[in-house]
Amino acid sequence: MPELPEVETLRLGLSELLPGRTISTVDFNWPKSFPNSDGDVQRFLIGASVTKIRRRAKVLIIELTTNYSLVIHLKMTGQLVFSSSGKRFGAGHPSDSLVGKLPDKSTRVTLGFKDGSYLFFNDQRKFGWMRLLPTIEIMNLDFFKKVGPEPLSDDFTWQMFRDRLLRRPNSIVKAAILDQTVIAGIGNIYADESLWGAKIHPATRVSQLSPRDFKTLYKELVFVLKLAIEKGGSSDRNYVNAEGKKGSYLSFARVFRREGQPCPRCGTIIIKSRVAGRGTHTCPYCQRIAG
DNA sequence: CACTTGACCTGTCCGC
DNA sequence: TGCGGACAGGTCAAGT
Repeated sequence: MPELPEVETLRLGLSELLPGRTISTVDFNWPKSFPNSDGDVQRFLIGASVTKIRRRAKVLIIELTTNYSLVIHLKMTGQLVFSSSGKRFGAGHPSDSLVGKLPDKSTRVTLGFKDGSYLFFNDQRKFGWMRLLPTIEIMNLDFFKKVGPEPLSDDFTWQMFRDRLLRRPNSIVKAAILDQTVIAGIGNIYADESLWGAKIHPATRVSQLSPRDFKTLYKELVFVLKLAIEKGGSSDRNYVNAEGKKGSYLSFARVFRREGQPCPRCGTIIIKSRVAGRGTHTCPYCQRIAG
């Protein structure tokens, strides 16, 4: 699921909801979702208050007053949903929200706060994880040492994008932009959407891209990521925001999940194939392999 | 080195 | 209806 725009939407939502709240209970409904969830972890969590929510790539970081942080990766089906009114308080919540229906059978971790509110970590497929680390150690994790630049940061330029891609000249471009060490936060949806926008076939070798291709793909990536954040992300199946509601990017999507429909640019029927081991959506007319 | 496959899991959808 | 297989937003490790 969650790619950069979904995790960023969650960060924005949780930033309005969590800071200042103090953890009072912790339930590990599925211990494997919280590696090393032993008694010590609970002791380190209870009594800690949330100070700030950060994001790096697709990882969310909830900073606590104790100089520890919760580090969370939602992988394919993870959800973080806040409820101000406790558990399963169905009445009074909008029907399009998960709040009020939680916890449920895919709830893996439940954090309770002193004021009676809760944060539920749900994850149908159990690939996601949450763990507690000293805040100063987070950036020493292998993942953070290797991860590439944030595509929406001010100092990320098209030349930087080109140079990082060119480190893998023999890779196909879709695999290269999905590689988190090349650039942070891109996943299958926004890879397909930006490649369509740049009129580049996903299986094109990086070495075959023109200077103009790099520049256009860079612009399209930044464009779709910003648009997706405005739309509250994409809810293909499971994704919901901190209030348990779906994002609306997919109603604006040009190719993703639109196989069999006309290309918005030329009218050719969008096809779905497999590229870089992933389901891939393209316009066979607009996106032809160069070289 | 780069690519593919399999693993980690549950659930849904499609064809027979 | 039931059953088997393919597939789903992500990352790892291992094999070719």
